Amino acid sequence: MTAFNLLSEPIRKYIRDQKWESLRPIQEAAIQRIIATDNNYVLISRTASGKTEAAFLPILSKVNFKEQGVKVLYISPLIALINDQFTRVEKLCAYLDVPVTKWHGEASKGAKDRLIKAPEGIVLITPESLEAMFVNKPYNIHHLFSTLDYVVIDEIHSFLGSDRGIHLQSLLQRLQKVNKNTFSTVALSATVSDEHKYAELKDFLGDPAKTKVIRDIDPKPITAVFKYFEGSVEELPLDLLKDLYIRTRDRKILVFPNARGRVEEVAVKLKKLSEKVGGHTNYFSHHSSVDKEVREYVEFFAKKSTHENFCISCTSTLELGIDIGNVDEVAQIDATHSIASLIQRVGRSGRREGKSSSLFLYATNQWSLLQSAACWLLFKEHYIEPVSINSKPYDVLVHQLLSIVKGSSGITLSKLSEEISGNAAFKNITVEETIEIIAHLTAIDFLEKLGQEYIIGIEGEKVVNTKDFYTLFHTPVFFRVSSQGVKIGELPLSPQIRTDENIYLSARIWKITDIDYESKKIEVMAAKDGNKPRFFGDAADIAPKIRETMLEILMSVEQYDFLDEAGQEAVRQMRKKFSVYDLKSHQTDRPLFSGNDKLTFYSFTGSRVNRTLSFILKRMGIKNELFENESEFELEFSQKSDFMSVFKDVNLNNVNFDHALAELIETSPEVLSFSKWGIYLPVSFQAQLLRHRYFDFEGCNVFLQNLNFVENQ
DNA sequence: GACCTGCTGCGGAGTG
Repeated sequence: MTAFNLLSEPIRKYIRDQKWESLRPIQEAAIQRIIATDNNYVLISRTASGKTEAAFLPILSKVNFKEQGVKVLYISPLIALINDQFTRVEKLCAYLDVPVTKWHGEASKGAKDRLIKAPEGIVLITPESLEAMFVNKPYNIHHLFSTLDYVVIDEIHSFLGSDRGIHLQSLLQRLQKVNKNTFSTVALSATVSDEHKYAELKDFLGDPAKTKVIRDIDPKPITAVFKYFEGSVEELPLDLLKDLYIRTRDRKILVFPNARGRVEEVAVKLKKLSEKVGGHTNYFSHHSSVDKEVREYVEFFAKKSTHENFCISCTSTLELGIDIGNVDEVAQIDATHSIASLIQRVGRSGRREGKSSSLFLYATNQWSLLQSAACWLLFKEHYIEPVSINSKPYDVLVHQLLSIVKGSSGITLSKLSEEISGNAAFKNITVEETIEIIAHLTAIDFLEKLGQEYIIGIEGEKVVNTKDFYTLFHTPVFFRVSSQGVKIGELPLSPQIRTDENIYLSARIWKITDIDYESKKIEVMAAKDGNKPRFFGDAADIAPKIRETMLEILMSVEQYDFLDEAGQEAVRQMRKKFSVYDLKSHQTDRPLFSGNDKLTFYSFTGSRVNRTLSFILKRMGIKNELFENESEFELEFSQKSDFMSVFKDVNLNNVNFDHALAELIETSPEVLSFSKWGIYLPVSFQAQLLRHRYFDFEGCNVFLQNLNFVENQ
């Protein structure tokens, strides 16, 4: 039987009314399987290939909504995505008379109250709203979500390998526990590495044996053009902006300049160029520090512009599936930090069926060009970096312990540790470890033992009862920027923020007229000229494979026709620089340059291995400075022989890690800043957290074992 | 130089 005939009549009517000529391959496959089995499924296919329908058409055909209670729970990483999907799912559900309810921090309270009065249909929710319900209204979890047939997780790759993902995994396990029957899960994803046969994905859904992957790898025609304009970190080269302007003049285009300050620089300067020659003025910026309403307007403008051109300069805020309609082209300024990110960005253009995507890759320095070219080559090989899973998420455990205790009105130690040991998100954490952490939380008054039961302690109340409790991630404090009551965005307090200073924000130029340190507000007025704003952040980690490919490019003699003349020349220069080494293998051989009074070592490996290596070298008394963008170590040795005699003892077995890590935490506690909840752990567990999340000792060990220094000739 | 993500409950004012 064809997939279409397996669907219920109302759903078939919906499809006929949409005038779809056929079902997409991923939909065909998903319908056949979801209707016939109770397996969990992960649907992998590119953006705008009908994944949402691939999940909902069969689920809506199969589920009996006449029964009491909510039957389908859809979980999304973004509010904006919930709002988009709500419109689509509601239209579909109108054919079945099934109600759909949005449940997130900005959703209507009235609609939530109506659902509580009559729990039914489909609910769209964020992990944090689900967490809030577990903590504050645990009875509502039972009341609303104990009759689930299906859980749908959108954009699951955005959760994979992150603390937020482990959090969600834990919530799903807790949700399953209150359900009368086992619910099935359907997860949707655009980009996931298959290096470990999707083991991380299958684990995530809790039941690997019952979890199947359906993948549609329909390669999309895509052309790339590289353009090299050497420039400074401070400002983009004018020639680059002029070249980019020509791209934006008569197209709908997204530009990804990697950093918020640069996003503003691009938007403001392109708009100025356009104004000068009388071009369109639809230049926008879109990133986390642009006011939410302004961002929504930009998304709305892009979606409704069928004939009007526009240019949105943006960060990863426009990487995920928010519907902004069709875009003709994507421009990337300097290298992406991952292939996964490149795939998402490329997927933003030519979304219309049969239309090919175009990609413009600009680079402003040689190393960035090299990284960009490596990402492009790997992209063409369909490579995606594997996600790194934290097998010992002690910090998420702290958070979930507090959540469980708060959600119960007193819980015994055995019941509490049983909740954790039965939760697959914490399967690699032993009962003894859990009990030790509970004891520590009690010692620091986060928990309190009352008779046989644990409740939230005095210090614990302070964190559990704030709205900041529901997330696993930190949020920095920013000053809100507005002009005469109109909200524009927000900025971090930096030396740059002074009265009379002129800055870019939301693609416009402003003069700061007043700063209110008390209420954290900045008042501005329109101005004619200024500077890009400064934000502070961490650079994302680069995968070892990207760095290896960069070395492979340097060792090769191939002429890449995707590079422009300046790019060809830049690659020639870099190859010349590295031609003094007789490199034979990009996997093991690494250049060691001895010149003046220092040695330079190019490791060409991932950020976490570099970080670990730098740490180990320092522990063993080898002073070094790491330049991550070049994957380069400067070593304080003038003679290679001196260095080698010390280096031969560099071995992971020669370092007492527990001691070294504890000392690191004591001397520089800021290394733990990546973990919001890790600060409440005993020091020995914090050391473990560093070991598994911040460093990569296993990877570094393999790197050292294979390492073959090659000296310049 | 360096990404992103989300948010309860309650009180009080304003609106239909």
